[in-house]
Amino acid sequence: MGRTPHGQTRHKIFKFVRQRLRAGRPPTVREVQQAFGFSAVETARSHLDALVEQGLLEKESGKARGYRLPPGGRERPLFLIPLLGRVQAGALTTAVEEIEGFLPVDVRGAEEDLFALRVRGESMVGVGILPGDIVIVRRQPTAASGDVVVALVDDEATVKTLHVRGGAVELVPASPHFKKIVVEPDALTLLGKVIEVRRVLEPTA
Amino acid sequence: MGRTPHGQTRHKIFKFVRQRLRAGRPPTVREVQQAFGFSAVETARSHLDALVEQGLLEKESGKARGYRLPPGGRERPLFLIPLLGRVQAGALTTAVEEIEGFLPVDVRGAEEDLFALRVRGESMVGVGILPGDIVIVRRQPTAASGDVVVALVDDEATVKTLHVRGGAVELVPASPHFKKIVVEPDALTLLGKVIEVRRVLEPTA
DNA sequence: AAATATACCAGACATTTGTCTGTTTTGCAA
DNA sequence: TTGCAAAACAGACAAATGTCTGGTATATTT
Repeated sequence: MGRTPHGQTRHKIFKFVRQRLRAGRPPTVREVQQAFGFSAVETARSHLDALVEQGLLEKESGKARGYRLPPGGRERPLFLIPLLGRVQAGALTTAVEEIEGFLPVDVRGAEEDLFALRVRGESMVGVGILPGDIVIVRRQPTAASGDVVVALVDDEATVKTLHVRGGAVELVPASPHFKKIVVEPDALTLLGKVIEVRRVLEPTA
Repeated sequence: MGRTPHGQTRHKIFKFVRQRLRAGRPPTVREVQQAFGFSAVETARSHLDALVEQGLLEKESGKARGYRLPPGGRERPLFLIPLLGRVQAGALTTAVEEIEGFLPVDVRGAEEDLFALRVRGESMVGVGILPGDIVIVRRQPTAASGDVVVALVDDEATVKTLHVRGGAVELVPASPHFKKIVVEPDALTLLGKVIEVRRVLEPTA
């Protein structure tokens, strides 16, 4: 077969392998061979080897599908957590609620402890949490004073700042149009702590 | 060795394999064997087979590292976009700027067109964009009136709302303590449009 | 308690996969 | 034009990997 100018095929191979790696489907050397129509496995292998020499790929020698992208923030574990449409009273289980979709979130703690909700009111605009924002919540039964939390009030999930005052617990809004809610600690149903807020200004295509 | 109750090990194996698959590192049967301390490869293989029967995994028979997650929304393409620490005047290229890290973002348009910046001032608190927030920006040389944009002003990146008035362009703050900036359209260096805002209330562990 | 189903073990073997050696051909620089 | 480097070919072999058969032990159900 004809020869390509120096480096051209290699660059194409890099893009092919990168795409496969990002898709979570590491290729074998023979799959690279076939993808590019080479007669010899060794052609593919030597290109891959050169990419390793160039530092564009790393490899686990002798292991099947052993090439990978170098660590550099381009390959990292992620959680996909559910965006819940509606939270019912009672124990939170993702099997029960209505799942609108999933959000990619950096790994932290246990995936099953994370969920997301849409903010529905204006009670927290004072701290930059607007209606329509998405809050990412970690399930926990308690939280610290000052934490932004999601709690159940009248069977409705609400986002507020938690204040612990003496024997009582307050769910404090960040807007003058809303009143704080005082709850007995053992009557409080705390769904979790807000760990991230996201606002999408332009929907995904 | 002792036996676990029915389904318990299998569930753990599913979680292990899923985590590996999401990390783009499909395991071999022997890697599953080792991870769980089985003496026999067949133990791992039969659990994996059962997971396939249950529809929790799929597999390419006879292929190394052939197990994969079923298509179904739990596996989705994502972009990892750079969080830039500082933007210099001149053409934006990620090779030049200081990259602080990467953010996972749902696929939209071309990955190279997306970047993230930290908000540094309080000029946009009126619309819920606080200092320390991260804005995700799509590079574009123009934007519509009303869009939240990132522009270069005095060689400094700034987040403002774009207003187009007659022959002039205004960068409008959302706080009474800041003045709007009027720019000639051809003197405006628009870096892009803000498409998402994120606030991390609790850092990743 | 007995029967059944499931978890786990052991070993062997076929196939896939990586890798090496040796060679030819073509692009590029001197 | 010549020499060198890189692209590509060919073949063989070792090791990794998947898979199958046969078996024991424990959890669960009847």
